[in-house]
Amino acid sequence: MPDVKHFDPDVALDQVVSLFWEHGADTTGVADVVKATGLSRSSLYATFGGKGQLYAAALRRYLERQSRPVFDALAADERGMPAIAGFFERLVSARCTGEHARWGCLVTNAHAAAGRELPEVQHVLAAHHRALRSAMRAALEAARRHGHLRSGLDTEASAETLALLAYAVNLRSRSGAEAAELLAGVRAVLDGFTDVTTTEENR
Amino acid sequence: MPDVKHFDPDVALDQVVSLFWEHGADTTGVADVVKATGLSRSSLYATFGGKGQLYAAALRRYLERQSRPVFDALAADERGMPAIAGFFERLVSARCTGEHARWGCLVTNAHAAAGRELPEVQHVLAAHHRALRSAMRAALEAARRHGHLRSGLDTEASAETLALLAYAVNLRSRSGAEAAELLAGVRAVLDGFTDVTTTEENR
DNA sequence: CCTATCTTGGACTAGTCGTTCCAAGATAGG
DNA sequence: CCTATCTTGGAACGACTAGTCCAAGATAGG
Repeated sequence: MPDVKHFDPDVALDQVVSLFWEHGADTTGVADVVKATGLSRSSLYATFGGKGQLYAAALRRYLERQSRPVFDALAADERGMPAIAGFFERLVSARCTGEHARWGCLVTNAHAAAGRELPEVQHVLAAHHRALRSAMRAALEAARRHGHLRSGLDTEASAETLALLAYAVNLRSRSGAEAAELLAGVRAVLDGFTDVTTTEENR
Repeated sequence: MPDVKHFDPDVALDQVVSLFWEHGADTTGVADVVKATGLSRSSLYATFGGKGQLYAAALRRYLERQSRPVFDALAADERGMPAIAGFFERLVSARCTGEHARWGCLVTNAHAAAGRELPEVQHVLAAHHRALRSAMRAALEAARRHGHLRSGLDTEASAETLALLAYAVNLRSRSGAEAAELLAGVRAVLDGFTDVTTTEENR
């Protein structure tokens, strides 16, 4: 058997995700990737292909490692409205403070960036949206079972609303929006979705 | 008096706005600007300065010529909820069909693009957000005077919500989101804000 | 140990980036 | 018409871009 890779493609891809996530894919050059990963250009191109494929791979990785676990936890959370409120509180907190403060979301950022028309990228954006919205729908259905929801509320449309709201939090937080401002905007939506007769215990 | 400009800086800047708006500022080179405007590099740099200043000028121009008139009309509209619903219907329509379909919003796109940390750019983003939210607040206050609003609704927080929603529509539409999907998401929020006892006449 | 086969470092290419510069051209007051 | 002053076209700049290529190095089956 011939030579084998002298590095772990998995950890390299994680480093690339961080690079593209923080600084934007457009403004990150292959030279930056080489410096950050410690790989040579040869290994990089042999393993991932060109920059476009590397970007698509980073998007897929972000969706699976960053987004998916959170979406799955939300979808499995049976608490109803408190689960949704908790999701947004954690989201705002992660976007405004800590290690990834002001980085936004790699997938959200991809909506405005170049390469959004590439089939591979479009597929990830669509998959991300489906996963986010269906997690929201599941959480809303749990809320409905608890009687938390206003009567006549359209679950499908409301799930879309909450997904849109998450994108907006990701976007605005990247440009320095204050956490309190974002949380107030989220709270107003959740209040509008909540059954007025059983509001108290869900705050 | 010496020589005067052989072109109109105003129409040139409008052409630059279109370029940055459609294709993104990061991926649009000075060569593209030269080609689109017909100007020479000399005239461009003498009139607007470097690419960064040109981008900032384009952002300001977009805010004043594209956003501001719509925001002002919304703020002055006394109809209440129908005014807000109309704003979003026109927004979704403009983002998904017609001349600027799938272009998104230049200011919204700027949130994810490079140069968002430049003071001049940040100032435009902040001004845009203030203008959008205060127009939403004015429209909500009109809605309150008409008795359209749910009792206990926080006008300031709800204005922030509607602003966030507009950003999300701009962002998602750029990546091909369907108009019906976006409208449903908007409708769910407006329904949540509306007084249930006087819902019928506002649809 | 040998060798076929893959990986690696890094030089290299062709093109593009934003920016500068200057001679030639245009303008309008005197 | 003359000339001071600005504008304009376009050549040129160094730095950077994504991507290619090959000799040297590493690996593990035979």
